[in-house]
Amino acid sequence: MLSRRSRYALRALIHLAQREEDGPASIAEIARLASAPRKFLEAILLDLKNHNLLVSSRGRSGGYQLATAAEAISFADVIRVLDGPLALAPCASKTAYRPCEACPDVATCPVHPALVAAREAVASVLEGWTLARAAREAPPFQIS
Amino acid sequence: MLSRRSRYALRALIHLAQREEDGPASIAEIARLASAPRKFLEAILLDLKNHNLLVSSRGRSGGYQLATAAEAISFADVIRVLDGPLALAPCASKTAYRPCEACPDVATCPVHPALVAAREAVASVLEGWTLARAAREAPPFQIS
DNA sequence: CTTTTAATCTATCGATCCGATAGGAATTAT
DNA sequence: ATAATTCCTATCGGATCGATAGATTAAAAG
Repeated sequence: MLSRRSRYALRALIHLAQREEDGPASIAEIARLASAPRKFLEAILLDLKNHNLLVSSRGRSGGYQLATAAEAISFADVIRVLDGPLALAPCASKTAYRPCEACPDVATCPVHPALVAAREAVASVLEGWTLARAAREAPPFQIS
Repeated sequence: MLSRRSRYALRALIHLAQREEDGPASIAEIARLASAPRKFLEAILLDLKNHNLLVSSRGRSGGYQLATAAEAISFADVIRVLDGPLALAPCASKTAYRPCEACPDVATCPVHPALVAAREAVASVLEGWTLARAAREAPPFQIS
């Protein structure tokens, strides 16, 4: 399951993608649009900034913007920052491979091949799904 | 990420699949083969039994056996019992659909379509991956 | 240079889940 | 009866999660 952090983040970033080139948006504004708790989203956005998905400017008329084109940011990028690897186990992760704790031997583990296949399946979807696409396909204004 | 419960369970079930028709195997034996903590695995196997993936017999020479043919039990079945739905969000689950908490409207949620696609991708792998297949492809004896 | 608006940082909180263990009760073959 | 086994309940420490509070720093506007 995706954490609430990731879901808030995705909603927030999609809104930012929809208003690309309109200048920075404040946390308060983003929180309203993404229907996320202000203070909680604050921490999430900061995290995304520290992982170079967002850029910020401080002070009056400051706020957050996408760090790169919305075409270049995938759902996988976002989820990896907030929830870690997509894989079902460390031994099946491409971006954060580790042998599983308490696994006698990865090479002969009868579970491993299935986990690798599952990872590839989900990664092929989420790495190809960009913020731009989601922004394009979503109704431009969420009344909420 | 998969819980340790699920990983232990899969390993255990695969071992049971490899010795189908050899009569019940005791928890102690299964724990040894799956390199899982005895008492912990006990609870897991019980859970699998209560969800009709295993059958048990008590008393001397009792133990656990697969409830059905190993061909008929998929990784998805096991994971759903122990870790819940495969989907990344309740709103994307086929077996346990719920609208996400705090989601204003599923119908217009810009995240939802990606989650559905991801669920389908991972389900198509794990629902097709049976214990029998894993047992067949794995080395028959794990020396551990 | 003061005020206002914003991001940033740190700390904390309760709830829940996770991995694991302990101990006894029930059941069955010998 | 006894030994071997599943079954049941309770508990534990630790981690994670969602969320909030409050103080600090930066920048723009007046």
